[in-house]
Amino acid sequence: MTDRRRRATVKDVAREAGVSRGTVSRVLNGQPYVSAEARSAIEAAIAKVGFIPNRAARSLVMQSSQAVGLIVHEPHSLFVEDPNIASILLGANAALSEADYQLSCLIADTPRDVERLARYLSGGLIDGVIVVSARVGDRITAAVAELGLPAAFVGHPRDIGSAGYVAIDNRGAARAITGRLLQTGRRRVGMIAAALDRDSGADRLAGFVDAMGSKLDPQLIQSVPFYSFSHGKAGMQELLERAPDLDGVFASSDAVAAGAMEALREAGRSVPGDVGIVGFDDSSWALRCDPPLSTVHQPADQLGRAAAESVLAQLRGEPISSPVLLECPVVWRESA
Amino acid sequence: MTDRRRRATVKDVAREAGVSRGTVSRVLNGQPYVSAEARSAIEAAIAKVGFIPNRAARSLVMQSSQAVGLIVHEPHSLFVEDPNIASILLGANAALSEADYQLSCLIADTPRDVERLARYLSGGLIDGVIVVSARVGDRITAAVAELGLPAAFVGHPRDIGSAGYVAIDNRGAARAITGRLLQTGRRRVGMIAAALDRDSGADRLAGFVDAMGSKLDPQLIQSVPFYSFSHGKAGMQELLERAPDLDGVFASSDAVAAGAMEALREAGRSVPGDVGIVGFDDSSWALRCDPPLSTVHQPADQLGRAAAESVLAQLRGEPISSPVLLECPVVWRESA
DNA sequence: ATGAAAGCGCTAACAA
DNA sequence: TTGTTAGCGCTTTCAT
Repeated sequence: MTDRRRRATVKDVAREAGVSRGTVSRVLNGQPYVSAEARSAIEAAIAKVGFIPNRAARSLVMQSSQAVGLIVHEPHSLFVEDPNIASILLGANAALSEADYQLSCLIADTPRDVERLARYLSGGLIDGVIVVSARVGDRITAAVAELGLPAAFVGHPRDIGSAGYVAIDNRGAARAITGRLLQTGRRRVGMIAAALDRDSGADRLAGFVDAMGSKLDPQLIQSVPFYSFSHGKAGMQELLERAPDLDGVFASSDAVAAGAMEALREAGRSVPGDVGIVGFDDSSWALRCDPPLSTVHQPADQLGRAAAESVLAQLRGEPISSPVLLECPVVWRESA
Repeated sequence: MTDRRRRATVKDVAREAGVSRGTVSRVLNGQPYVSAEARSAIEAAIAKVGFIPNRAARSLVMQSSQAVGLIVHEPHSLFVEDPNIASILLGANAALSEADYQLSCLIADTPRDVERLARYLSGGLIDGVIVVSARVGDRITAAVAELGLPAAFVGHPRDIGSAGYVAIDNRGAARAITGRLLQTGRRRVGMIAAALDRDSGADRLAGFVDAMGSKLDPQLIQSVPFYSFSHGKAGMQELLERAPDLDGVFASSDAVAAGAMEALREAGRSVPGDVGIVGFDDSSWALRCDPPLSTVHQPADQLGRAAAESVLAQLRGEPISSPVLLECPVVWRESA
């Protein structure tokens, strides 16, 4: 324990102001029935003794902490690379801040983290949670459900039960951008599908299939495990080998698209001359590609905001709102 | 308040196990002097009633919460773009996790956030803090100091008082990479210096000046406000206008370097043929540049880890350790 | 409008 | 080894 000098308590304030602790508490919480004199005496006393309310004590009695957790459950590397997470965080923070809630971002990196986190969540120091990128069978998801903690998920794994979630319309957006790619006159269009174990990955593939309709050639779908540059590159190489006549590609993320463009360049194909390529995310990769990437814009901060608002509503006792599906506009640039 | 069913307390466990609350508390905290029978009865009871300790209550009596905050006080956009922050976070989390502390990442985006945060920190729900990218005159810094919270800063603004800090050796690294650039035979070497109001920015400039020695031409130093692509581009354009004969550039971050390379390309200069360029950070920008950027690698996760260890040591009652300065190796690639 | 007192769930000092 | 008891700092009836 550090040798911090003892902090003033309501008791000190009460003594200093010559009133009871109950009255002090009343002014602290902005409750009515406090005389003007008492109020000003107390305010003066608070300033004088440097009183700062102890939140642990308040949480204990109120059974609430005015804090909401945002759990990021990503494999190490993705967290570092994924620019959407920071935007989600910022969006959630903005909404919570307006409601005077504190956002606490909690990260689950190792199994040990997950266990500690599960205990932490049950400890009453967090009133609700936003869960980013949960996966099926997630221990955190189970803990949240078991605790009955107000929660909102960003993305929608299948087993989150009745919890609220907000997501982007991955399928619709994939359909839209594939459709536009087709309209540029491409005849042999393939897809590098990543992360099929995640709802986002599976839905993007579904949207692609929707858009291709009867023109779909399953040979032109290459699946890779993660949304990454290197998997994109490898996926493209596979695809080129199988279908040298391919003239269009939908990459399931910008990073994947960037990798694919590298493979294309190495194979001597020009973009968008020989092959048109589109991505997904509108992340910083998109503008750094050469030529700049046509892609789907993700309103990541809106996702964070919507998730926070869902939690806030539950905290107010409102029923869990129906899922929010956010639109993602297609951003047309030069890669297709 | 949500209609969560009442949670079991130590009292319920005690009743179920036929012992007193004191004994329950002892097994909860792994203390000695508990009979084997009592222990197993209690463990069974805990499982049976589904007891989960209330951390607010525990924090209240222990005056500690086993949680450490990591405060990110960055302007909005930088947080999204800066890959180092995520690495710092992960490094800090790893160290804290080993000591069974919960990391809570708190973000300060608006003045309102800052105020709420200052209150939150004083509330006793956080035992110590790691502060990332504090700036001079920072309200958060003042609050931390005033509270006497165990703290460690990442970076070293001038006014953090006696608090511990960990930082990279910006000056030494800047000197080293400028030196290597000079060794490639460049004669007219300039610098795009960013964020001179931050210690990192100022120190990188100082290192450049060190390395240039008498060859320094102040005309070849262009200062820009932020570490960003667009400022890098603008800075390079300025520089080219003032010194068309320039053949080497030290950009104070990879993002700045990427912007500078774009300006160079537009001006028809080849890299590294006409001008050699080096950056700083070894962020994802570096590999995406064409050609890949020679730069300085920042051990961001180590920074996080060291900061966490400093806080942990203070929590154990050890005196504040002397500042930690981490070495940054130069990564030599193809841009110079 | 205010004070007294009970109690949130837990730990720790003291008895036994 | 264990039970009892007194708080931790705050809010909230219930009287007054």
